[in-house]
Amino acid sequence: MTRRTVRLSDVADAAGTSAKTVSRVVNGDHRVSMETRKRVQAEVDRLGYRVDLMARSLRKGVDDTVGVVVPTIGDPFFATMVEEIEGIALEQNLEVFIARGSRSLGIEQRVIERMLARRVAGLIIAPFMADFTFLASRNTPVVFLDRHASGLDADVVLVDDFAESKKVVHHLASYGHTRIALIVDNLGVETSRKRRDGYLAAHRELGLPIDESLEFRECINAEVAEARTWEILALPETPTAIFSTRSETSLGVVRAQHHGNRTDIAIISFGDFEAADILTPAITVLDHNPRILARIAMERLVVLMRGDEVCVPSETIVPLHLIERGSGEITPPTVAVSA
Amino acid sequence: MTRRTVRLSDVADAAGTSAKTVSRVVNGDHRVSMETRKRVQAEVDRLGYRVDLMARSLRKGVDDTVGVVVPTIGDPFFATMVEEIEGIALEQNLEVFIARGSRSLGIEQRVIERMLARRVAGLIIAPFMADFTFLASRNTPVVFLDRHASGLDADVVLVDDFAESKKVVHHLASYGHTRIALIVDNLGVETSRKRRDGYLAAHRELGLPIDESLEFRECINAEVAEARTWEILALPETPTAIFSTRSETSLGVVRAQHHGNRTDIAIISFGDFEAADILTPAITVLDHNPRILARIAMERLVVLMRGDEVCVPSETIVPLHLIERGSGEITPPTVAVSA
DNA sequence: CTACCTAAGGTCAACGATTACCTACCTGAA
DNA sequence: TTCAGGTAGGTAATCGTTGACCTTAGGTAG
Repeated sequence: MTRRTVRLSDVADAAGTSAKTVSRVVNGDHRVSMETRKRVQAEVDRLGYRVDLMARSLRKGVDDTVGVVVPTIGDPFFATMVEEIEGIALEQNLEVFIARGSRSLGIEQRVIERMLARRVAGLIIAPFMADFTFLASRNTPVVFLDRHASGLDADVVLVDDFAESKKVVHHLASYGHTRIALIVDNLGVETSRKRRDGYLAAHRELGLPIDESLEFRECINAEVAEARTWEILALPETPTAIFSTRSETSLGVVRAQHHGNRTDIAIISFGDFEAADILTPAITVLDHNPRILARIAMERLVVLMRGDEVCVPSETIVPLHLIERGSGEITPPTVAVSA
Repeated sequence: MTRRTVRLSDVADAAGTSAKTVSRVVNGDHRVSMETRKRVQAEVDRLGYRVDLMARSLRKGVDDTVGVVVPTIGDPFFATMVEEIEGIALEQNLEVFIARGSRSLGIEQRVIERMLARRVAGLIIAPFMADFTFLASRNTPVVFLDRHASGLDADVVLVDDFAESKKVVHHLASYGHTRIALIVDNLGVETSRKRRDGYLAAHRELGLPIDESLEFRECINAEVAEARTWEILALPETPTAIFSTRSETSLGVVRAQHHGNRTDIAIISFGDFEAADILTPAITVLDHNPRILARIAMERLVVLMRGDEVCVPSETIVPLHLIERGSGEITPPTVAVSA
């Protein structure tokens, strides 16, 4: 059973030719006559030969793999992203390495170093917190997804967190809201920081008072967001709307709203989530679609990996649409719609 | 910038020793004096040497990687599974390959063959439809997750789909339901088949009539399930309960129920999903937890990969709990609760 | 003083495929 | 007739690391 691996030279012996010729047949090189090709192919099939990709990659200096690093894999947003990347990778005959970057400090660098040690052909990184200076000396193509990365000037595909967040606040304000709570993750994360900046900027543009007690930071997951929302509901003067800056946290907010019977408070989520359209009221969201981002990033990476064109790092911004489903169009009590 | 890779021999030259000694230092072999070790380590750090994992794996014959094949990556159930696997893999210093198995016919075999060509140290497979006979001649450790696999006698970690499904129908029946619709995927998938078998068996045990028109097959995703549910709602004699055999399809069912204002129909989902607890009514689910399954599977795989014990393939069955949230405890109209 | 052992380190080949570079042979044009 | 050029195929070196095996110096027991 445990028969030794079939090597190129085994096939060559069987076919009465050289290893190089077999290699040519296997790789579709044209310098082989029809006759020889057939004979070799027959032996390949008979012996069940498969290239040893380790050997090939060692010789070639790169491995036909892409490394994907995301903050969390379980999060539907990133899971969908990974699925899309894997699909495109398969078409390109690339294997996909996956790693999570948000476990602990320094973990991103560690998992990326390991991928580099494997000579991945390219990297797609949805950065968490690391500084990527260490990548600068390497010449592995990198595309950043969803967020800018510090320390490395590379391609990046993302959305305009600042402008999109402003849009959300303007939307809520147009329905008469002036007290809007903010649910946001750690501000060390670029996306979180920019979304908060957008929230603040919109307030200034609209001349709305900024109440710092309505800003809830460190909402790192649905549980924390839920707990913060309970605090919000217990406030003497409840805000009339909530802006949740991530779909994961939105789930926590909505959970508290439902369990606390406070679905009268408006909510808009940065990022769609499953069931958002069937809740009562249905949730208004900014449609932050991971597939589109992933597709653009992979297409870019494939170009970089081919390396035939000299590329200047580019930044692609994907515009988002606000899907109005109801929860973002609730008017505050005793206030008429102003616009 | 693009400086050539630092090799073992480069470090050796710099430290005035042999490549083998450097290798010993890097790998923590004891046959090196403290003095030499320090000198070598200093050069390793100075030159920024990293092992070339391709070369090492070629030499060793196996690569420190596990291949993970799941039907879909984006599905939160499998995404969470992958996240758990990746976490354990990192602890064990293993890299994770990810691939989707449900794209098209034969794709599972293809992606697995590719992983084998990379000499993965082990495989975790949540099988879709393939026959795995082709794996029998290899001696790569394999653990199947969530479903049995045909053609290969290997370890498997799963739930008792048959018994758990019976439990669901018994639960609904105890609330007086006699017309229970079934939302099920393609019956070629083992889990789907068994869940349906459990549904039928429970009917027989309870002496309930089996109405084939209430069985909706080929519900491969939320969209199809939603469409089928609209059909259900349009039926002259509507069923009073729905058993959705996958969390993904449950979302579709619930969507139709909500949009069609028919949340009076009971529903139980095989598998929990986000927001299931905040819908109105909240959804009763069988808590099919992917992390537990993944953890057991990985622990098993690690043992197999170490290979120190001769192992007989084992089957681990994880019991599930029914989380009663309301939607499964609705009584049918004009029927009193019987138990 | 011999025989044997251990520690520290080195040599060489091999893992399997590919690249760079040859060798024949044949064709056709000058 | 000769030489350029293409076709079919082979040879040897190499990618970077490690396993099997060897060497040397010194220590220790008998």
